[in-house]
Amino acid sequence: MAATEAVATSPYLHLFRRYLRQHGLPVTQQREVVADVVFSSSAHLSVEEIEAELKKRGERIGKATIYRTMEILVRSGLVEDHDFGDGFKRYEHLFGHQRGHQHLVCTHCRSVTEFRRPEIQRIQDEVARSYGFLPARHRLEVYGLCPDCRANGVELTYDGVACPALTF
Amino acid sequence: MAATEAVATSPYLHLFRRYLRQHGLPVTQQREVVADVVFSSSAHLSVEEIEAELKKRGERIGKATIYRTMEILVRSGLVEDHDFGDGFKRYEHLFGHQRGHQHLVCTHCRSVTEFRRPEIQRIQDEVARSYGFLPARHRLEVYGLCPDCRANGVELTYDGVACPALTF
DNA sequence: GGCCAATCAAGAATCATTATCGTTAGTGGC
DNA sequence: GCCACTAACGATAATGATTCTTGATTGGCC
Repeated sequence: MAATEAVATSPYLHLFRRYLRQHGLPVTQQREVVADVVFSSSAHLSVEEIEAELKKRGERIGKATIYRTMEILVRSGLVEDHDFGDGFKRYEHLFGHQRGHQHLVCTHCRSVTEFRRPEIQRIQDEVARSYGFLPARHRLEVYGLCPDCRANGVELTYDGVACPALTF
Repeated sequence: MAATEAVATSPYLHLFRRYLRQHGLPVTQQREVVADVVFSSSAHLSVEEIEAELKKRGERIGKATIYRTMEILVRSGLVEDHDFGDGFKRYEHLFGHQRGHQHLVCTHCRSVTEFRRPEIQRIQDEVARSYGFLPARHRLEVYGLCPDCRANGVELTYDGVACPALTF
């Protein structure tokens, strides 16, 4: 194994290492490599995509280890998981992203775009207060068609009941 | 089978029947009963809960049929599905609920409360326009502790990195 | 009332995710 | 820096939600 393998690529890895140490968890090579893959991408990665990237790097890491590492990363607060309705989770690290950003999801090509509207935080707090909730976090997703798909002539279809009488 | 079984309980069932007919889909007893269970509840039901309610009514309907019927109901626009992070979907009919309502989810007891903030719709439209998206729908969930759990002394815990230096 | 296509129930199959288990590798103490 | 201990690793089996397959059944239409 090439002595000091170039594993420490991401400048954020040390935060993860510190988290592991402070929680009495071993800092293993596998955890570092998986975290580095996630920290090095600005996409919303699925476990399958993480696995593919690891393979591309020549790493042979079991899928269970990827899942276990993602669990720790999410718990650490360095990474967030999302379910955009694909049937599996996607992960994104929170560096270089603003706290409290939200997502636009294209229902056709499944691309994800981020946006930020600071008033959402205020709305969360107001709503929570009026219901006696103690808010921890929120999640706003807007589904629709991205500019590319629109340009390609894709259209939104609605197949449901047309019921103008009911204003639900 | 008691001749004209009391299946037509829900006043909304006829909309579903019409949807089925207009789309050339047979109106089967199973579909009616499943739809009636969903229309008769104001909760956010899981497939398992629907199955239990059917059993309570003495109906013996296969789980696959429930899934297929829910798929049609969602496509019809009469029912919405949600993933509140339980690992399975929940369904709610849209009658008696305002269009565009959102959810408060208790992370401890998993209860769900609805709220409505009309400005979310406006935010969706503004954000979509500024990104060239064609918006179809959105989803806002606020996670936290409900009043009951708070009263019972449950507390929010954060186990992640404490990193005041980084303003992400 | 009867034909035909579509649905049904039951269970097998699938897909993402989690648990198991024997092996391997960090860690903390010396 | 070496050792023993504990926890993580990889491979694979298991799980749980959902979907597919099959032969039997039923709604829709004439």
